[in-house]
Amino acid sequence: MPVDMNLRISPRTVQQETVDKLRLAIFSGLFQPGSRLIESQLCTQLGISRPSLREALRSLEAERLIEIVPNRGPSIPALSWEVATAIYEVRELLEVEAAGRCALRISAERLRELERSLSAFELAASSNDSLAQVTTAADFYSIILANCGNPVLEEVHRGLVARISFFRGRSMSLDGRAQSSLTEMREIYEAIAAGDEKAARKASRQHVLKAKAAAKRSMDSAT
Amino acid sequence: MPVDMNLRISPRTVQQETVDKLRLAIFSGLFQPGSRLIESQLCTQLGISRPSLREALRSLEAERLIEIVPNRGPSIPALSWEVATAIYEVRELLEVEAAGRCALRISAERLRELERSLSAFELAASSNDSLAQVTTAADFYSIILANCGNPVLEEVHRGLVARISFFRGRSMSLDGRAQSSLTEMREIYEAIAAGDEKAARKASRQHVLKAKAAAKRSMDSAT
DNA sequence: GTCAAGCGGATTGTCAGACAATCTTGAAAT
DNA sequence: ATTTCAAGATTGTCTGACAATCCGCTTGAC
Repeated sequence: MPVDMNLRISPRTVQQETVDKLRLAIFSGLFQPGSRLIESQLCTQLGISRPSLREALRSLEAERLIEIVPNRGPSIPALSWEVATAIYEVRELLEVEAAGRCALRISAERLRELERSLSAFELAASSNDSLAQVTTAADFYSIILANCGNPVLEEVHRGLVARISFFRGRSMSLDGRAQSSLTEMREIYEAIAAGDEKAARKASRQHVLKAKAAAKRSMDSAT
Repeated sequence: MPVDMNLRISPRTVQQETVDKLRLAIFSGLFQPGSRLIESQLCTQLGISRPSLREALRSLEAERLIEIVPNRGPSIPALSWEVATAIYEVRELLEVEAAGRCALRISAERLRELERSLSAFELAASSNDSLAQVTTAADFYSIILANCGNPVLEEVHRGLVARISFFRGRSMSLDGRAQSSLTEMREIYEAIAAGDEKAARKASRQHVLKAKAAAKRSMDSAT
């Protein structure tokens, strides 16, 4: 009997790889908000055909990472502060709930994982690598969302966070934001570790509110 | 000066129409859960080309209305009760929040609209037209979500409700469900009309919980 | 000089056809 | 009954094409 029974890696299609590449490109801010994406350019850059690219673009459109206007084609939407506020509000709703549930149900093993990710963020926070800060912080939330016992909550949250990725790099590099973020996240961790639902909810709410405020500051200070 | 200035209807593309048609077909239960969708068949039935169809399918995949497995193609996902529960829980979170906000901020004009939609549901509830019941009830929620002041909340909610459309027809035709639904909705309406946030939240939560219970009953009674 | 009309290039929307890779099904063999 | 294998069906992807639409620029009228 083969060793890798049932572990078959589902073959990665061109479209999936393309979606991942483009998503990453968008996250890393490679495209300016408002700028148009030219299909033929992307095709040659990615080395794929137009139908494949267009399928990938439709996926990204449904995720709201790009906009496609008929006869104008795809572009990076400019995120207004109004919409960003709306996203932060829903994110608060979801993340607070997830933290509360997590406090009640996380396993010891996963809790250690959460602790490790907090340490990773601590390390990143003391450096000046804002990319590392963003990714380690994202890992921390991911673990909480993955252990709240509701996969839909997790999925919706991931979609929302993706849409405000634009801000996260900027606000993390604000003066002292990484350090205060660390304090807030540690509070969340402590509450979850203690199995204190109410405290976890409170700390989580506080964290999202401060993240929102930081995002606003970073937006105002930018042009 | 032309009369219709600025009212330009953005041209509907084949892909948009296809997405709408397929979405409607899925809502109306035309496809059995678990059944596969054959691209070539759909192309001839819809009278479109395969690239256009595949773009539409990618959009629906991102909405989680269909699944696309590499080398197996698109199919209607079988909604497990586990996932359905998760959806109802998040829906509760969102809908309660929306009802509460709506109570605080809805305009008099929109309130009358809400009242009219309640009347429409009342009429449908006394009939046996379960399709009319579902659509009028959906209108009622839509108005609440559209007036909660958070477009993202509305958007996410719509996506979730779409995924459980499968249940809504079934549970509405349960014995007495339409009537008790009417009572619950009337309570929500009264609370919003009175501007009572707390009551609106409570009534809304009650309503979602009962809808979930009804869905579970309808699922158990089915095979 | 300013503004409108119109022209041309660029880009998208959509289609047709093709072919290899993969899955599924059913028959054959043990 | 179970396994093996081959034929058919289906998907993943590409190439090439063409009409419709949009955008910028020139041109011409006032």
